[in-house]
Amino acid sequence: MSLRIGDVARLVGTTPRTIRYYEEIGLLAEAPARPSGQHRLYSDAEVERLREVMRLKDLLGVSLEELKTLLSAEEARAEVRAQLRRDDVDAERRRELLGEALGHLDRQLELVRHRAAELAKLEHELCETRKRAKRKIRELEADPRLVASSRE
Amino acid sequence: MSLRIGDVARLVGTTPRTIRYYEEIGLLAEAPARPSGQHRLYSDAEVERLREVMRLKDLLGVSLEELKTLLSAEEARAEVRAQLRRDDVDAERRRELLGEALGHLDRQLELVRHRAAELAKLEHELCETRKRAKRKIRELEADPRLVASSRE
DNA sequence: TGTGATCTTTACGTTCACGTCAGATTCAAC
DNA sequence: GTTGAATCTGACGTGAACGTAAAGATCACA
Repeated sequence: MSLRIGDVARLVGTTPRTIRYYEEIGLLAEAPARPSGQHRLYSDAEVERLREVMRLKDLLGVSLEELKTLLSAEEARAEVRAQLRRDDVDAERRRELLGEALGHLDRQLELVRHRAAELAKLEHELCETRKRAKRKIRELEADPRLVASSRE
Repeated sequence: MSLRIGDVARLVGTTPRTIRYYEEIGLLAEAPARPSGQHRLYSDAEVERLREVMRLKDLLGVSLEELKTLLSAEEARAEVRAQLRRDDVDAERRRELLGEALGHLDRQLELVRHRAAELAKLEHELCETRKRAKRKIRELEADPRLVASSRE
């Protein structure tokens, strides 16, 4: 149920130092009740959060600072969930929070879609280049003397 | 026809320092005939090469060192083109060069495809989350008292 | 032939994202 | 309650990818 920092690091493929660093810069929340000196303990949810952080860092190629603001979408949604469990918040406030979360989501989506499109373009180009290379090899194997006839 | 380093930097959206740095680490070829002290001059092809470098760096998220080895595919192909223009190279050597280039291309393609797939997955997840958020907002606007009935 | 803008090399500085070390502390297990 | 492994805090170190400053040289143009 509760893992220590070394186990978490092994689980997600990183180091304790990195986890502490992420906490230091506010990318991971620090447990509010932990007295200085005591060992950190992590729930499964926190491990998942870390996995998500590392995944986004890798896929989006943004700085940890940008990533922090991007991930505020999740904080907003967490707050929404928390507020939905209480009855004393008005609908106006709820709409506000949801709208905010939606905005963050849209920013993430835009970033992801743009990169996905660029990558698709690159993949296409690479495939074309590859095709040409393969064709040339086939020509070579069919008849070495025909090589000069196909210009790139 | 020939641009200076400042113009090139403006064209591709970087700085002269970065261009010199890329040359320094061997990511961009240095003109062999330039005496020390004379200004660097760039052809359109070299500008394109720089654009490609920056594009791959951004999209693949690899270090400049990895990028250098990845880009050796282009060098290999350049060498093939050069050798194809001469007649004194045997078919064996040509096949060798083409095969090498093909290997590099395959490595690039694998990298690109993997990242593209990951990004697609992420995009899908974000879309789902977004849908849920929108639905909840619609519910709120239809009837604020129904809010608690839809759990995330 | 000047002259100002741009470029040259050299070298040290900076930011990010951690690595590494030290010395003390905590924890799990015996 | 002791011991050994893991963790804690704090601090300094490091590599990658450039930024920046200095002092002089080169280039485009009048």
